[in-house]
Amino acid sequence: MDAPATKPGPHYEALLQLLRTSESIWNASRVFFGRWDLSPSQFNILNVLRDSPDGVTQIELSRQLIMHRSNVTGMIDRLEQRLLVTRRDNPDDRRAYLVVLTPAAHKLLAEVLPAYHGAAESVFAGFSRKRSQMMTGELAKLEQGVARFTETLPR
Amino acid sequence: MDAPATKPGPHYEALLQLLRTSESIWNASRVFFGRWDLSPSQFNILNVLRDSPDGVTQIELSRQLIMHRSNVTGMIDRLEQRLLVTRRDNPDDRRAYLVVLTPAAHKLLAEVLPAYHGAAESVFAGFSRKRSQMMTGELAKLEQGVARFTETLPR
DNA sequence: AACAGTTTGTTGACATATAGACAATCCATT
DNA sequence: AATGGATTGTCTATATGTCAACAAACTGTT
Repeated sequence: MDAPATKPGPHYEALLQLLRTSESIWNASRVFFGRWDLSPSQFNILNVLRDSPDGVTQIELSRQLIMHRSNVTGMIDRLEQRLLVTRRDNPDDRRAYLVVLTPAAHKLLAEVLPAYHGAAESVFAGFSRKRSQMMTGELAKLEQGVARFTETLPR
Repeated sequence: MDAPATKPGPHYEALLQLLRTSESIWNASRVFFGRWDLSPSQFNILNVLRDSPDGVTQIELSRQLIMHRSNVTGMIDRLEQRLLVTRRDNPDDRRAYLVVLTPAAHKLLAEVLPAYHGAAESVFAGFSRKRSQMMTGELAKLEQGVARFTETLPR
């Protein structure tokens, strides 16, 4: 018997395809960043810090990277051990640090970033700039849809 | 002087937006599946097993869900403890198990799946069916681009 | 100033993920 | 049948992620 339960439909298909695609990107990026002994998550942190020479608090990092506070602690611990970031005291708030990149990290990023941008170009071979812009817009709209849906979720 | 390094460009933007969107979907799904005390990864496993009444080997699961063998071991361990799956001996290969859903899992999925499909519809509110289909196509093409790129990666 | 409520970072417990090493088993060729 | 190479699942070590609880520090109100 095995009843058909429900018909998925094209929206559902798109959702699954999106998750599949992003996972394959993530996996590819793990291999890619491995050349510099970086994980994708580590790169993301460095990439955010790069735009903020004055430093960023850990809670702000957790917001921008959509991860829990407690995860940032460990990530920064390991990056600090590798001398890629420094925890600087925050004169305005003695609870919080200001995390900044070390010169070594700047040097590393100067090497990694162009390669990353180049990789993005290569992956999008066959897509026009306009098509990519369209896609960005659709995905942003979808993200809003997700946020709206999340609101409706109990608690 | 903080050189501009490289220009990101619309392809790079689209890549980042894709990762952001999929992460927000994943996080929303964690809350969503939490209603049934399931993690998204656990649901994915049950969902694959649902289509295979004869059972699936763990290596096959790892291939379909794009995760390492060793991760499947623990996932199945916990699902087995919760009486949602069973490791059945494989008469054709004494190395491998055939993992099958328990009746309890079938019952659970009968409840979860329609809700999940409904959630997908809700998230895609404002997207026409055709637009979703277009998106699926674009994402699939992008996934191929990623696969092509992965080939070029050293080791 | 004192209080209550919030925020920040850390910790501990745990789930999820990879990689490498290992034993058991399978498979192909001889 | 025997051998050698590949495959399957497990184990250990480690990274990444969540959540709840906690101390320290901040905030606003009185």
